[in-house]
Amino acid sequence: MNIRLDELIKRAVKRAGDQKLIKDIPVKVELSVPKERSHGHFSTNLAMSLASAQKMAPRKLAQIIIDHLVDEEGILDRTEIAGPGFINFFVRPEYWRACLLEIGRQGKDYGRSEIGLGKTALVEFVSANPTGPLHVGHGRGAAVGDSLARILRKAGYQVTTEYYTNDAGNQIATLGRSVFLRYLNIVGQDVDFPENCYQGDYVTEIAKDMLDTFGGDFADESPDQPPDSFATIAAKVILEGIRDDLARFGVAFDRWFSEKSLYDQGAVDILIQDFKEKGLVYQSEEAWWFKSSQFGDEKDRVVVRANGVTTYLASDLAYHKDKFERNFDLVVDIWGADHHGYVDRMKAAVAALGYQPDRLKIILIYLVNLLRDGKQVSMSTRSGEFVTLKEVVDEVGKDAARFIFLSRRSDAPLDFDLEVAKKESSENQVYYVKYVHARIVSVFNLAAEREITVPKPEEADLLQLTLPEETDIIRHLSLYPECLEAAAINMEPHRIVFYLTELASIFHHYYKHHRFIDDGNPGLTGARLVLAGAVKLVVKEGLDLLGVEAPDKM
RNA sequence: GCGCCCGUAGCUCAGUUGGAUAGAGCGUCGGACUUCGAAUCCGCAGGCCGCCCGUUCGAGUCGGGCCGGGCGCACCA
Repeated sequence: MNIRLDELIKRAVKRAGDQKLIKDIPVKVELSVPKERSHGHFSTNLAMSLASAQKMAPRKLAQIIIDHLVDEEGILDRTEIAGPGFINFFVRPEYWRACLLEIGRQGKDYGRSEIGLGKTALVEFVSANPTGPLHVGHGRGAAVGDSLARILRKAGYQVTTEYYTNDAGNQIATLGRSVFLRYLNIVGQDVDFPENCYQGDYVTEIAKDMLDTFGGDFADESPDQPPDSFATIAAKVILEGIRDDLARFGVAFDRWFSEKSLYDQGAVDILIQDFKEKGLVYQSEEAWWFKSSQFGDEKDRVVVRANGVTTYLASDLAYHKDKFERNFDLVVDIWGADHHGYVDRMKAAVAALGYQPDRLKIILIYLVNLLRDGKQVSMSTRSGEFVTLKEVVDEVGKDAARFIFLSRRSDAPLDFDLEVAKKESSENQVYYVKYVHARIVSVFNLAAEREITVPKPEEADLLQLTLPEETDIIRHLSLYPECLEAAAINMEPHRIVFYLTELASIFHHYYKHHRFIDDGNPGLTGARLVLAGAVKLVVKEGLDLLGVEAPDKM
């Protein structure tokens, strides 16, 4: 929404260039919001950043730019050169009015951008093995992935979300064995339960289900030969549980992509054959190695083991080949940070497949430190002692969980205190933001009781909004589109969390000091209700991008 | 040992891609409800931005080197 101001500046630079006062080179105008009111509503460091290229003193350059500003729309009140060469802009009330009109005009589309217009994106996330329920760490990945998908959609991309199920390979076999051994235990066989099997209680639960289904049909089988059906059924049951947990968390996938299907359709074999023909793999010590080091990886990687069995990488290569063949302009993988050693080899794979590695964006999600009252909750997957996503969501609610998961950059560990997450106080920022929405709805309700209708923005006398607290709000609202763009480009949902928290802070401050409804002044009341409506819209839409509800009442 | 990530207020974290006097929340302390919701607001205190060099008009931000923490380094996934 600063577009007009930044266009104004660009045109001034162009004009000065035309007159040979400065070199005619394209510029990117960065507008910032000064911390100090005396530094104007907006500010740019353009003259300083251009100074060296233009071989001119920043302040002199700033003066030239100012001299060539043509403010046809009458937006500018005044400009000044400050400090080492900042240009500060003071805008007129008409500018703020235009901002509110724009928000009113665009409604829910306010903030939508065109950076992804005409492009498709695939966001793959969670993709936890169906060998046990999702834990909190998966929750963070789910929140980030889901929010990112929403953000990219807002940025114009046509987005598909996908969950890759590792329903083939060792871990599933181990799952089948784990369930089978528990089953044998229940039916009376005295068998050991090895450490490398899945220890969680859910395994025993599934074993009981198996008993219900099959009775004692397998009671006399050898523990070394788990029937295939144990693995398949167990994986299916667990996957259904995962799906339910995600649904409760507000996350739904467009597609569930099965690793097994890649094998069943021969995609893995075809890929390996293809790589053999292209000389991208070679045989050494009876195994087949992918020449990933030729594409930036630190060493080559095995795709077919000496025993003839393919590795996980082999199917992942086939999977990514499939992704790119589906012609996505942008392919986003969201992984747990413990897989970060895998990034180079996946990039190498994309390059080997003949695609630009840049089209694959890998986001690493660092671990979640679960706390209760500031003390760490011990977790260990192996021992089966872990807090599941479901338990967290049941305890603190979907919205608090999502908001907290998104409140920090992904590439750093996150502290998640269950007790804090439950508190409905300012310690817990999610309610601080939600409260804005509830408060505004409450104001609208009161207005309705008094038979005051919220005017359309173009029918309100918005020039009455002259308080600094009011222009602070509008200015922050005007920055929303930039925030969304930055969140989309950098793929950082946490930016929206901070944006909304800041908006909430500005709003609550205003709310405390001024009243929306002034019975003696319908014009001002109308203008303020329009302002409130704009805040309400942005809060609701912003929270929606996080997957958090904006309540009418709390 | 090598690679990736992170070191900013007592705690948890932002920092608009290199700009003005480094910000917010929590916590501590002190204030504000007869007016649209006090789940809120106002104020005080709190800093060698891990350390040292370098790059330039200018560095929390970029480069190099240390120190500290996390995570990886499989013919597991």
